[in-house]
Amino acid sequence: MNRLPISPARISETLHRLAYFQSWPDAALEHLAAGSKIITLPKHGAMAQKNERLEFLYVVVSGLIRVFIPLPNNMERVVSLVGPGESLGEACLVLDEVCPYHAVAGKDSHLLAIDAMVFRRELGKDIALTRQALEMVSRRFMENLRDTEICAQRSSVLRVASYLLLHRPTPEDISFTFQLPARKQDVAAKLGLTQETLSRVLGFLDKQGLIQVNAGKIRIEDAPRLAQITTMKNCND
Amino acid sequence: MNRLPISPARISETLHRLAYFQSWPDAALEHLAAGSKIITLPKHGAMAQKNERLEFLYVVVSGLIRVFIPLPNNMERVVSLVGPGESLGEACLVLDEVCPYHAVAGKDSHLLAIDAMVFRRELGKDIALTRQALEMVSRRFMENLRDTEICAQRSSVLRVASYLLLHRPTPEDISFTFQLPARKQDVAAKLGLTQETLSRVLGFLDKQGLIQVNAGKIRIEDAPRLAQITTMKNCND
DNA sequence: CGCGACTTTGAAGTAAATCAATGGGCGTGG
DNA sequence: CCACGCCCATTGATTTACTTCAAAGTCGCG
Repeated sequence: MNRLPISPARISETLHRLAYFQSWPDAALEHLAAGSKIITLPKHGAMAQKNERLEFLYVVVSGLIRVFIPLPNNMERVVSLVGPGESLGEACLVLDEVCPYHAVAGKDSHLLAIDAMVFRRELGKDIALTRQALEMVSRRFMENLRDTEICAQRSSVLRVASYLLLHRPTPEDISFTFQLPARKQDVAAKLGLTQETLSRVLGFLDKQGLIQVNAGKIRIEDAPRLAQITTMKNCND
Repeated sequence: MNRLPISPARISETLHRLAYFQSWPDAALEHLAAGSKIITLPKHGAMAQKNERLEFLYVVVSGLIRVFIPLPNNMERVVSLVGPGESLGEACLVLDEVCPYHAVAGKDSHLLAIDAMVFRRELGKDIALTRQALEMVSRRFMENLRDTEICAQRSSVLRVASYLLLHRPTPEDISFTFQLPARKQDVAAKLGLTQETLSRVLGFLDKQGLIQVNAGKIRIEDAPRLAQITTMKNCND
């Protein structure tokens, strides 16, 4: 974990820029800045270890953090892929429990690390901040539930289709494009699949004319029809 | 949904008795009581529907609520089994999103239902309550993550072993007993398995002398050795 | 241009789902 | 008190979808 000697002014500036802190009073931001630092993480650099106590609340400034649970046969189950502006660790810090997952950089990343003590102190002082934390954790909880729903699908086609449809901007869009947030490998791990299976399913859906795959860019051609598949079994050949 | 005409005094009494409300100020409890009712739910009675807006925060007084996500081929993925003293719906109400799961009574149950509006209003007035809600949602989030970890295990034996070990009172106990919180069917659904598979795995672990199964009561004989299995592959025969 | 990281494709093996039938426990009612 | 029916759990035989292992193919980048 590389702690660069970044100027305090830079930290304060970053704090003010991030959407995460928009609703925080200036006084709180000053306190935060005092107990914060900017961390530079190279690709594959570790941010947090499972079962270790978290020292900081993290906000991703740039890059991508892969949050995952290690499995036997050294595979991993990706829990979330955290991008710029998103945060990490609230629930852990609030309960003062050990970290339930590993977190490593998926690409070169910059993180704002806010001292746990300072975070907790500011939280106790302002109901709006507690409220915001409550909303963040709630949101993460709901996302988790959606992921659970996806992974509970029995067939790989169903899982991928559900995942793709999760990114539909509005229920009215019949087609749309979106960018995979990480390597296919990691997306697969998020869906509880192997990369091979994901590749095959994507290929299958492509052949059906339901989607078009260009590297990490996927165009869903016919969302309603894709949603149909969600309710079918046996979608092979 | 059966709303019995229970006396307001009974409601107030219940509110004061539940651990959930111990840290709430009396004034807040009075407001809550005014906006609350006690709901009696027969076995299999529906408490909440997926994708419908939640009108209440629920606290289970007695009985058991099965929270689950419906799957194609009318199976279900149990998300949690909510018993007396536990609550349901905070995250949903905080974000004002539609309910992400179905909830039905696993046995005849009594619930305290607190009006969503009243709950939200009281939350805004008192930082301690917001803080408590934050802790509850955080706790649920962490539990979810543990469930995710269990379901991510590739083999059924690993999943069941992980689940059993989750109930170890302390890491020092080499053996302990615990009661399944629901029908094996529902426990299986919580582990992402069929009842048949759970039955087979339990039988297998029993034959290995690692556990003893008597209906819903399970005695783990040798937790460390069971934990060993967690790190192995291929545990059949 | 060539190397490394990532992805795709193929062939084979396996664990869990599925289907089907039996067995046990418990409450209800005769 | 026994008998019936219901619900839940178990057990067995079969199927199938996913993983696994292996190898070739892309892509981007120095």
